[in-house]
This record gives sequence, C-alpha cells and structure tokens, in this order.
Amino acid sequence: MMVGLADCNNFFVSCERSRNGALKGIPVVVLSNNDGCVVARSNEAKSMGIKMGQPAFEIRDHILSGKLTALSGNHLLYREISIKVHDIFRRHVPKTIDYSVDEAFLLVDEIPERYLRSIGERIVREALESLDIPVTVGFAPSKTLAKLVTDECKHTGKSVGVLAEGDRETAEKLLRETPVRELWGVGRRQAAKLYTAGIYTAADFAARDLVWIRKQLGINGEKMWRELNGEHCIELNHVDRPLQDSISETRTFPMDVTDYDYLRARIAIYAADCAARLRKMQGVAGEITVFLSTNPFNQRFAGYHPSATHRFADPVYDTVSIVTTANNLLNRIFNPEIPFKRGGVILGDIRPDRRLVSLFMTEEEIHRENVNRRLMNALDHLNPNVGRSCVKLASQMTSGHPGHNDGYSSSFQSPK
DNA sequence: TCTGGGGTCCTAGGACCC
DNA sequence: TCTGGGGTCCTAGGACCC
Repeated sequence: MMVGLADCNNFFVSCERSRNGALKGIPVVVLSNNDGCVVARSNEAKSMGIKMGQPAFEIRDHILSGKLTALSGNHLLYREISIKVHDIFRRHVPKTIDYSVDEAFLLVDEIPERYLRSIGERIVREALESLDIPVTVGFAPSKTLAKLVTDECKHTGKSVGVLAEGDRETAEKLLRETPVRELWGVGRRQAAKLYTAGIYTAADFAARDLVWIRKQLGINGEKMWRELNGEHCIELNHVDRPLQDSISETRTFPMDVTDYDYLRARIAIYAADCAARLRKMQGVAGEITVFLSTNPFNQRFAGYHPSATHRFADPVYDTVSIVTTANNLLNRIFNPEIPFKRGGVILGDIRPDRRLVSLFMTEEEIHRENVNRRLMNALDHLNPNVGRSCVKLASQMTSGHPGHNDGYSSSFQSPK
C-alpha cells in the first residue's frame, strides 16, 4: 500500500515570488512576526549558509549590503495560496490529508503503482502553471518513507520520486544516506540519545532491535521504526475530525515584563482573539490554558514556564467566560519577582457547537443563552469592520506599555 | 494499624513538527 | 540592543478508587 506526500518548496518565499518575479533567482528570506528571525529561505539563501530560525540581527550585514533580500511575512497571502494549492492536491487523488500550510499526504491505496509518477507530475505541473508555486511529490510504502523520498528529490532537484513497494535496495540506500536527526519525529533531544547509542543514520535506526527502540523512544520511536521498515502505521488525526483540537494565541513580548497590568491586558486580548476564532469555526472549548515563559536568553531566569489550566463543566464559546477565566488563571501563575518574555492562551478540547438549546435548561437559562449569543454575534460582526478589537471588554483595555505600540493599545486608561 | 496492586482521571511538562 | 507562532501527541506523577 502506497502513500504520497506533496510538499511546496520554500513555501513562503515561493508565495512572495509568485507575486514579484524580481525575487526569483536571488537569495531571499522571510522573517517572523516582529522581524525577529528567519522562517523561510530560498535555495540561494540556504546556499549562503543561512539557517532556519536564525536571528535577524545575525544576517543584518548581508541584508544591508544588498546580497540578501529579507521580507516581513505576509501571512494572509500565504493562507490564500495554501488553500488553492491544497485544492490542486485534492483534485488529483481520491483523498488527501492536509498536514500543514504547504504539505498534504496523498492517499492512493486504490491506485496501481504504475500510475503514481504521472499523478505526481500532473500535480507539480498544475501548481506551477496556475499558481507559480514549485511543488515536490514523493510516493513510498509509508508516510515516513514518503517524507524521505520527497526530501531526497529536493536535494537532487527532481520534482517527483517513487520508492516502490519491495524495492529493498533503493530503500536501504535512502536510509543509509539519511542522518538520523533528519528523520520525521527525531528532534534534538532524541538525536543526542541516538548518537550516544551509536545510531547515526536512518539505516542504523531501522536495523536496531525494536525492543530497545521502544524502551528508549517510547511509542513514537516504535512507530518510526515500523514505518522505516515499510509498515504503514502513523495515523494522522485530521482524517475524521471536523475541527482542530486547540486554538492558541501566543506572543513574545518586546521586552521582559514584570508589570501585572500589562500582562493582564495582553492575556485578555489573546483570550478574546481565541474566542473569536473559536466562534468563527463554530466550536466550543472544554478547557483553557494560560502560560507564561521567561526569556530563554536571560541567564538568571531562563527555563521557567508556569501554566495553569481550567476545565469547563460546560464547554464555552463566549468572550466573557473565556477572558474572565484566562484572567483567573493568570493570577495563579503570575509572579512579580520574575520577568516574563512570552505568554499565551490555549483553548483546548474543542468540539462542534451544535447551537442547540438543551432540553434541560430553565426558562431563565434559555434567555441568558440567547442574549449572550446575540452579544457575541454583534461583537464578531463589529470587530472586523472597524479595525481590530474596536469593541472589547474592560479587561482588554490598556494604556499600553511605555515605548511600545503594536497596534493593540487603545487610548483608554487601564482600569484600576 | 498494616499491607498490595491495578485502574482511571487529571495536570504539568516535554518533545516534536511545519 | 536584537532569537516566531500555531499545532499534535506522549509521559510521568499525584489523587483517588476498588
């Protein structure tokens, strides 16, 4: 049974190039939110030695000298193109699983192997011709192997690759040439553990005793091992679930923060934004988490990440409950002695909101429910039209932090 | 009072991915 | 001086129950 992976090349950069041909053929990077670090690189930028996640200040000289073009991300554009490119993937195979903005697995088990290459070629051609987005497609007996095939194609400049079922020789060669760190599912920590045990390549990994792997890396290690040996066993949750499981809004602050009012206002805004997104997807949330983090580059305070979670007896969708609860959770983890550099809100256990009035509600509850829905509706329809968060709860108001204006601050004084 | 093990649920934290 | 944001899943440990 075969599976495919369709993956856009250097997606954010390719999106920018599709709108501005002058960016083609030259070194380009796209930067993160506050232009903090590199989140996408063109091949030319990769050749210059620029790393994923590299801080912007380290490549300043390249940018100033004109050798490198750096762009702030345009995530609306990327999302728009992402939808179109996934549509193309869907059009050529019976079923796909959207895996990320720029990748999808192609479920092709009913299609004879001999047709796969031409399907891949058609996808690549259509994405290029209609969207100007370069795509690579790899087919293999498991998702993990399909990832490896796709990566190898990118390195060798091919746009489609097929690792046939039962082709041990090619598979082994592929595994031998893949450093274990590059495997899907092996990060920095696991890699270090594997090196210690003398495992350096995917082939070393696949040849290791399964009991040992299971013990060292847990269930995920076992799955990776089976997948490398051609067994199909990583399932993705996207398949039969209409909604994602969580929604989060998290930010790195422009400075280390000890000011409670500032944090309270930030957290309230993130909570309100999460609530709006939740309603947009017509979901309700069963739980909410608020977390803070210290600056990882601050020697004294690094590594502290307090968080607190609340489970709702009845799942919620309204801004008032969500913001109020977020504030209570913040109070549980806030410590004025500790400077925080990052924080956020996560709504979890999300399910479809059936928008049904429960049979067991009292008259008064039904009334309250209806008023609340109308209020939320009004909020959601007002905000997009008149600038961000024009209407908000008192707890979202802030006078802003001295020297900092990110578009969220309002002209109101923060309530005491 | 002491002694035992197993199951479940919850929370916090870790690891990884793109 | 300056280092992203949005996700998923697993595990360990404590509380509680039988």
